[in-house]
Amino acid sequence: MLDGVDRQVKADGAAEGRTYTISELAEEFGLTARTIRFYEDQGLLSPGRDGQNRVYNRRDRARLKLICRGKRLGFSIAEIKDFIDLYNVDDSQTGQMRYALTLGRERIRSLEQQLLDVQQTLKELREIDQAIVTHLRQQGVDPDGT
Amino acid sequence: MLDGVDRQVKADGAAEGRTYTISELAEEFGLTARTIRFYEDQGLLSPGRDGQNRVYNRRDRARLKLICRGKRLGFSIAEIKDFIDLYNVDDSQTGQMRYALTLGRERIRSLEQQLLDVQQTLKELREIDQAIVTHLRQQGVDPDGT
DNA sequence: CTTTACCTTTACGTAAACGTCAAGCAACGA
DNA sequence: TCGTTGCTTGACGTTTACGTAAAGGTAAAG
Repeated sequence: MLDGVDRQVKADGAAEGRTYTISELAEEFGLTARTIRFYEDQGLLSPGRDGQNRVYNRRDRARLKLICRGKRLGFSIAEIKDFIDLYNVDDSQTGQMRYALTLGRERIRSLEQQLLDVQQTLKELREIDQAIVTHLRQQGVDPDGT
Repeated sequence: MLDGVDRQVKADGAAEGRTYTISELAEEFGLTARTIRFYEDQGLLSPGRDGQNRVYNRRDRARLKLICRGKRLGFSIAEIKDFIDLYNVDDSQTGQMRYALTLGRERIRSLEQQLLDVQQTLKELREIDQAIVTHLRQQGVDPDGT
């Protein structure tokens, strides 16, 4: 799991690399602390604790990154939860793996549709953009100026 | 606007091709009539009327199709409204056209990001799928059987 | 010791996007 | 004429995804 030399080992000897506070992650990902706690409530995160304070490690941070991407893709929190679980299938449980397989394939199909939608929409928007630029030029207006 | 011979011209002589009832469109796009009326409330549609009943033509239907695609892409109704307006820039209003230009370009940037997200996620999901398939095969299980 | 800066939990508020009645008009078949 | 079917307009309910206080713990700085 660990890649190369692991610096910044904390005094507790956990050897998990550097850690993050909730506001550091909030800042980094453009969220509020409230939002991150909410994701935890919903079972998307389970950071460690230092006393009563939450402590996030690299894995937590990677999860949060996945969550943000899921959000950008328009998935609900429940869907993102399922999604994250796909990354966490441990060996030795073939039953759950087969479930993950069908779930993942549904997700793949839906994303393939979304890919088509995005490409189609981008194509249309670029055509519109070109048409407007051309039209404005014909009017003697500089499309990109003030 | 009209492509080729236009059959099914209605008795009112509008020559707009065939029309649709609200429930026909609801059926076709997998929505409820309530939802379609809601979109109208929000200014996304403005169908004609036959007495008190709504009558949708081909343009209305095309708009609804755009709305559905926007929804699949995770856009809010307000965003979809702006988006549809991009398709409706009539000539002769350069001011609004320049606004449409910047708006459209923002939309393009956001969709380009989304394209990357989708591609990245698809890649990861396919890798996971392959890993699970391989693993199940090693266990002597047929991944696609029952 | 107090202020400042974060962190915490608990809990109520809210905007978006509809769902779900309720009550009623209009046309059509029996 | 009655009943059914489909459409209509309200109006209130619901879920999701947080926002926004309220009230308090803790640790370093002044």
